[in-house]
Amino acid sequence: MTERISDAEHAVMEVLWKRAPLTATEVADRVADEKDWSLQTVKTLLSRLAAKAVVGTERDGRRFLYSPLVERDAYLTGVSRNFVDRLFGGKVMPLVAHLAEADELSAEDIREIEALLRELKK
Amino acid sequence: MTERISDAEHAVMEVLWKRAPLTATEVADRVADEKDWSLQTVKTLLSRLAAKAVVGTERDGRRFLYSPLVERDAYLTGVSRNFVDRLFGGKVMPLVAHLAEADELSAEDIREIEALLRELKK
DNA sequence: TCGATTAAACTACAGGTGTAGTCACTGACG
DNA sequence: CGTCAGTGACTACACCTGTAGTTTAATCGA
Repeated sequence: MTERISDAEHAVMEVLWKRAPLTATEVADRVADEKDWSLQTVKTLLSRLAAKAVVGTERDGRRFLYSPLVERDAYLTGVSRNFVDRLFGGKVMPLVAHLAEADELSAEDIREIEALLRELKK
Repeated sequence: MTERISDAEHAVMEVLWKRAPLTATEVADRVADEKDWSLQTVKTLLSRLAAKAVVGTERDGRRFLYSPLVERDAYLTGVSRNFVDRLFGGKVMPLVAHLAEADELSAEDIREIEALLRELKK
């Protein structure tokens, strides 16, 4: 029962997944590359994530250090699963077929995926 | 700029994509297989979809007949694109890799996808 | 020691979402 | 003709989200 992470929260998580622990200010600085948010906004998002126990806090003097409690991999698996379930009846093939048909797959993409699948069969 | 369709709205759309036009009551009946919603809830969702011009209405005496104005395919392409962009940096390979690693792909799935890719290269 | 800085905590607020309830109208039925 | 069942319109309402502003408490530098 993974807690729901909103889009804005996700941007914060990406930062923490890259490097942790970080203070709120550090997170805000790094998030600033992507999003034009105020420090307060980032702090609010961190609090919400902490409330949901998606990030953990550790006191460091008068500040907090934030770290992810959920692994990126586990999170991605959860949302991917959910996505494929809801939109493609749980089957990955229709998703790939769909992207292919919509010309969203380059020849390069196709080669990469084939190589990956060959690996998997070993 | 496809209008945003929420989860609940999506369930209604699936019904209409399967068969249309339908009256609100017919939609509610079919949705009931999946979701335990009251007729009013379904009507609200239909109204919201109509307000967003995602479904069209056609008067039929004192009722409306609802039909999708957005094609399922176009919608799926949009959300898939968005999903892959946000979570996998726009590359499909990492998504497939991820599902594979998480053991979400059966040998059968892999065979199917390979066959599909072979087709695509022709 | 005292003011300036900085951090977290608390508060705000509009728009979207899930999930209905209620109202008013209209056509059908007895 | 009066009543009722079905229909769309309008209203409700709590919770989530995006995006902060304000308050308070601690700390650091002069």
